[in-house]
Amino acid sequence: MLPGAPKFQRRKEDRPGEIVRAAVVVFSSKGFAAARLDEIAREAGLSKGALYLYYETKQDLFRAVIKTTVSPNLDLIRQRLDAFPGPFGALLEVFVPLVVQVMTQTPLAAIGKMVIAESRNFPDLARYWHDELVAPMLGLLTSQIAAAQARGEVIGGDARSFGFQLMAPFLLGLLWRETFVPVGAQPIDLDQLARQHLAVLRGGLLIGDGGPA
Amino acid sequence: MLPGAPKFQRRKEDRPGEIVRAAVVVFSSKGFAAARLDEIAREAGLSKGALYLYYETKQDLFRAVIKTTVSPNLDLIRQRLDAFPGPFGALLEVFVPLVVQVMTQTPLAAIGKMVIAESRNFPDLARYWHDELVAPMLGLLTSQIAAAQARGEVIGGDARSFGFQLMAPFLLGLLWRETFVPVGAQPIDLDQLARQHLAVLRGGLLIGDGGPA
DNA sequence: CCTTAATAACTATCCAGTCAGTTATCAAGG
DNA sequence: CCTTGATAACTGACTGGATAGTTATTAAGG
Repeated sequence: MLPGAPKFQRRKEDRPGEIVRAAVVVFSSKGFAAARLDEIAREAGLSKGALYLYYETKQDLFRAVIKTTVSPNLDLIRQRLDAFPGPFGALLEVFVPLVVQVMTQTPLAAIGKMVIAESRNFPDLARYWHDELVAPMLGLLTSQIAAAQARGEVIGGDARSFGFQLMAPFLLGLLWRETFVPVGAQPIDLDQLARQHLAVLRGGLLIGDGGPA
Repeated sequence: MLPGAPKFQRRKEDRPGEIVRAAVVVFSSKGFAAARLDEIAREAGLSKGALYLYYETKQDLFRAVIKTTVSPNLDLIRQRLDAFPGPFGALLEVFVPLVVQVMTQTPLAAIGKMVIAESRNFPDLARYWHDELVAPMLGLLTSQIAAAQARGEVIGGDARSFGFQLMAPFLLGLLWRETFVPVGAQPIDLDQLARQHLAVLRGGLLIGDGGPA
């Protein structure tokens, strides 16, 4: 440090955002329990004590991380899905690549893995994740599927289960990447998985287009 | 305690099994990091110190838990899958219910969730789980699918990706049950999910039987 | 009695959260 | 402009609690 240089600067406005960004980095790479507040503070260029000026507890900070990670992505997907005009087959062609993009381009997957990992120790966080992200997404999907069934575009069966089936390969991809690839597993080509998933859905879920009569 | 009754008994032979059984219970309900050795010892009817006569560390004990949980189930599935005589469609009809059974009747799912959860903190355990259970299973599945493709029973595409697709809904079911149901989510009917999964696979993955020409 | 399974009290360590003190910043007065 | 005093953002050493792993001691059992 240069002599005369100030030891720190007061930047009350910028701190919360910087802290959350640092927390995303550390939480993503360590998980909630193993993330050290000292490390987050260092990453944010602050002392640990200063963290507590902006967030009351570690959980509180994690909640803020989830909020800033979830909201924009949820809004993006909801926007595209909510009042989709075309037939369900066309929606699939849009929706699947969109999910791939969110999974590969945003910290959502890493944070999601962590929520799953820490759900026993911190059920509040899992509940928040479920209520704010998973349940709304699934509801949206379910109602779109039910509508498509009513229009005769999708085979009969429980719409919610079909929603799960639709999402399942992406969840597996997430877990594979976050859990097994780091210990030496061969990576999954998520684009290819999505392409083949679409092919199977076209043939087995949709009616017409070469699927079941 | 009755006067004259011994304070403890020496049962060197039985202890390891009893300790592992107790560890399954506690690890399953708490996760690895949050499981207290004192609690496992109490559950096993021992003092904590005695644990260390049989297992060197907490991780060592967990490794033993994984071993005893994985091996019998892996053998069961391998037995049925390995040299299945019939066509791939028939194999699916056997394999899917078998997976459902293992998922609902054994501690494999709970332990698996934990391995996923703790993979960052204990990569050794994730590696063991991958090498001993996941990779062999996936390999078996992949080779069966590739053979079926060669026989013209399954549509073209990467066999490994199809293997992932096949397993994905079960993984999702596992995670849903272990992560979100405890915080209030509506449970999944795994039997129904499996039934619909089979229906979609019949239509979209298999060739013939109403699927694509 | 003598070996050793088992106990129970102990140590060593780690870290979330606290707090007393420090210093950047700025406004008002000289 | 250059103090100077008030404010509050910030620091960093500390505490309290938790628990994996150790060890001195006891007693089961042949």
